[in-house]
Amino acid sequence: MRFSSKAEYGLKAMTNLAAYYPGQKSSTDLAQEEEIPSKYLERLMGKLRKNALVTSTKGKGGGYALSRNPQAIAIGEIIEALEGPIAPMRCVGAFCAKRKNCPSSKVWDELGLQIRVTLYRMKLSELAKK
Amino acid sequence: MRFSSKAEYGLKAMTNLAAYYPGQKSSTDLAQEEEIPSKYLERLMGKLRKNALVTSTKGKGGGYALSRNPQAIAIGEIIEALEGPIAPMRCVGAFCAKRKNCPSSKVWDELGLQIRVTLYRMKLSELAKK
DNA sequence: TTATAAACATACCAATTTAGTATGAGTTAA
DNA sequence: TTAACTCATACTAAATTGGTATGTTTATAA
Repeated sequence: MRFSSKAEYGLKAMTNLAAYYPGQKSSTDLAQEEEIPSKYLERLMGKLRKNALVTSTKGKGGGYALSRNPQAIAIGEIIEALEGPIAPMRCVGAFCAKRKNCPSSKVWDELGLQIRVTLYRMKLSELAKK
Repeated sequence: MRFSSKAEYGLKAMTNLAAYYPGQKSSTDLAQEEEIPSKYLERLMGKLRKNALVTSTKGKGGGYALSRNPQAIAIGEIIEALEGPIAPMRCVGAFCAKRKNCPSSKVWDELGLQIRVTLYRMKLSELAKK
C-alpha cells in the first residue's frame, strides 16, 4: 500500500509555492529547487491546475502560483488531484454485485474514510519548511 | 493508493476460516468457496502461516486453521503479513538523509499511524459473514 | 518581427510491480 | 502405494509507474 512519487513530488512543489505565496514560479525553477524531473513536474502541475489548486500564466516570465491561501488547501486535495480518488481497494465506491455479501468491504470503507479524514484535516500551511 | 488483491484474498480466506473456527480447511476448498485462484492462494496461506496467523497440517486431509480466536486477530496483522509493513511512502521508516528538511514526511508519518490504528483496532471477528 | 521562455498536449518507452501459472518435491492418511 | 494435501521456487503476462521525446501555443522583450 503506497502512494506514488506523484504525491511526493506534488507535495514538494506545493510546499515550495506556499513558501513563495502569492508569488509565481516556473516549473523549471520548481523542478530544480525540489530535484524533480522537469518535464514530469510540468505534467503534474497541469493536473493541479485542472483541479484549481494552482493558477498558471503562459509565455515568457510565466509560471505557477497557488490559487488560494495555503491554509485553505488540504493535503488530500493535492493527493487526489494527482493520484485520483482515495480508495484503498478497487471495489470501493464502485458497483459490485457481491457487495452485500463481501465482508472485506467494511475494512475498505472504514479505512478509506479514515485516510480522507486525515488528509483533509491537514493543510498545506502546516508543511511549511523551516 | 491501493492495497493489492493479496489483501483482499487474504481477508476473504481468513474470514472463511473464522466462520469455520476452530476447524481446518484445505486451500483448494478455500479457493473454490472464495473464488480465488487456488495456487495463488496457497502461496498467500504460506505467508499467513509464517506470520503465525494460521496453522497448517500437511498430507492428505490436511489444511489450514486459524491459530487464534478471530477476536484476537487484527485486520492489520493479516494485511501486513501479505503486503509487508504499512508505509504510505517509500521513505517512511527508512533512512533518508534529507528527512529533517522534508516537509512531506509529516504527512506520511501521520497517515501511516492513522492507517495502522484503524487496521489494528478492527478484528477478524467483526468481519463475520451474515 | 523575431528570438526566447514559458505553459500545454500527447505519444512513446523502460523498469517495476502485480497477479498469476507451472513444476515439482515433501508429507500424511487411507 | 496412491491420492490429497502443504510447501518451495521459477517463470511469465499484464498493468502501472516514472519517466523522456517531440512538438504546439502563448506571451514578453530585444
